[in-house]
Amino acid sequence: MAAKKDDSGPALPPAIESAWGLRERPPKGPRPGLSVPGIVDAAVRVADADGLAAVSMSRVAKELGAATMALYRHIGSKDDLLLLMVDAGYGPPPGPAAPGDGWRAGLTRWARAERDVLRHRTWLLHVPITGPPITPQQLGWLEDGLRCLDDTHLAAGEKMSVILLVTGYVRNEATLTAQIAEGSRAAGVKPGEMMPAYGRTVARLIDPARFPALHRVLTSGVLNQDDDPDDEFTFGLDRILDGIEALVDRRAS
Amino acid sequence: MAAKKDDSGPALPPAIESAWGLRERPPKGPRPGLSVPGIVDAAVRVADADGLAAVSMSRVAKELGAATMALYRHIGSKDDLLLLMVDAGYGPPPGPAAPGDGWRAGLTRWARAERDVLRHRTWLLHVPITGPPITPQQLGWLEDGLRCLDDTHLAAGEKMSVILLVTGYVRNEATLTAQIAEGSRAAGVKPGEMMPAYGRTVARLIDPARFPALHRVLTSGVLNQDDDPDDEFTFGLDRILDGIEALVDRRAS
DNA sequence: CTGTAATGCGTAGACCATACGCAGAACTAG
DNA sequence: CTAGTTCTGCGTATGGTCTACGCATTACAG
Repeated sequence: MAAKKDDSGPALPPAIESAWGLRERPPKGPRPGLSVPGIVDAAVRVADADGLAAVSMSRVAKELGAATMALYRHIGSKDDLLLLMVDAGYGPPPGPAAPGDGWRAGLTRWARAERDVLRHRTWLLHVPITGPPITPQQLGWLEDGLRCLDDTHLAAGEKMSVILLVTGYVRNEATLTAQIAEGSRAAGVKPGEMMPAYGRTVARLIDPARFPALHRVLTSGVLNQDDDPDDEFTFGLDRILDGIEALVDRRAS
Repeated sequence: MAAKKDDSGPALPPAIESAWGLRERPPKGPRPGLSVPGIVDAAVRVADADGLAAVSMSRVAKELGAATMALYRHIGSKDDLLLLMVDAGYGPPPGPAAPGDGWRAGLTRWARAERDVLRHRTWLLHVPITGPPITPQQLGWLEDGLRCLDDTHLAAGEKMSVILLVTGYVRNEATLTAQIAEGSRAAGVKPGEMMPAYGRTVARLIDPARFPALHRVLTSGVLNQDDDPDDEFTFGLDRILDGIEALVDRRAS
């Protein structure tokens, strides 16, 4: 009701406010033994160790030596906790590229940085995204990506679309490779044996007359050779950057 | 144990077998009142009506006038049901493109077809994907995509990567637009007012000195004009296809 | 010292998936 | 026609989830 230091417009969710450090604790009552960053850290620790499915309110509370319901004094809901976990899980953005590098080298570095994070924190891919980025680190990553395009003559909307395109690709690629790794672990197969086994299964299921193109790909044996996942990543990224480069060149005139 | 008509290799999951119609019912016992396709249809109906979160075993059973546990006679687990729901939800693939059309027109048509499906069945985006495509319709979509590249001189692995690239983009784009629509509905805002409100929120949070590139984009007002989501989709798709075209041309020599 | 406000936590409710076992139905063998 | 077999459908029960609500305790302000 009262006008504070910040004429807050349309009621920011409490979880976002705490992420930006905008919450002032009233100087009353007992000092809180738990803190929002502490809870988020504990949740991230659980996810790192046992995956996102292991992150329950009771498990996080146990990690902190607290009772389950104690957490709800600090965060509004589990969804809020997940939002903050994503922010903390991504960590700080990779920072701006060297001034001499062009936009392409910069975006490549940026994309690889995100891929590296997602490779070590595959649970980030399993968090259901509920909206556009709004937490500090997320916007920091966005900022660093946009900066790579500073020297181009793309329109503002085009820059945004390009960043969305690249980050979408990175997430997608990371999801696929994580699935392969997870599937091979679940099936007890060596990682290199996963795709060949998949190819054999599909080959047994499909009728070559009804799936001729797929059958050709399978018999070509591409799935049998286990190529470096890094090459796969680079291939797709280069295709996307080629497409962006065509646009950048057109706008350069 | 016994060698049947099909020397099945590494034990196909039962859910996959029923999707391919490989399950023969023993001619004993009472005729089943429930069937796997019937259960899947009911689950899809629930998801269409009330979203994926409403799909619980009891809700699906209620839809069929059956008891909850009756479902488990036909499907092994809820995950199996989800797998079959995805297959049914995608529906038949769009079919091969006209022979005269080039690969680019074909892939565009293919991508738009997937986007149309995902627009009407946003719950498909919320099903956690657990592995590479292995159900009939899914492989049908893959087949149709690969056929678009028949006339190119890409290597088999490259064709596969290209298809993965495009379908990944479509899913990503559909996820983002669905989030905006869902968010505006949840917040009670008009769909056209969603992105401007988001822009205002971010502008209030960030410090222009620390987020200069982001601040420039926000003040440019790109978020205020509500552009056709179709244009956004086409923009990204054209960038990707431009990148692929560069590769196709290089391989054509 | 007293009042007040915020914290931590216990209880309990409403869901969820699913393991297990039993009654009965439908078909086959004699 | 009868008996046996086998599969279906369902009821019960277990252990898990998130979270609404209320109570006792603590620590600061006056």
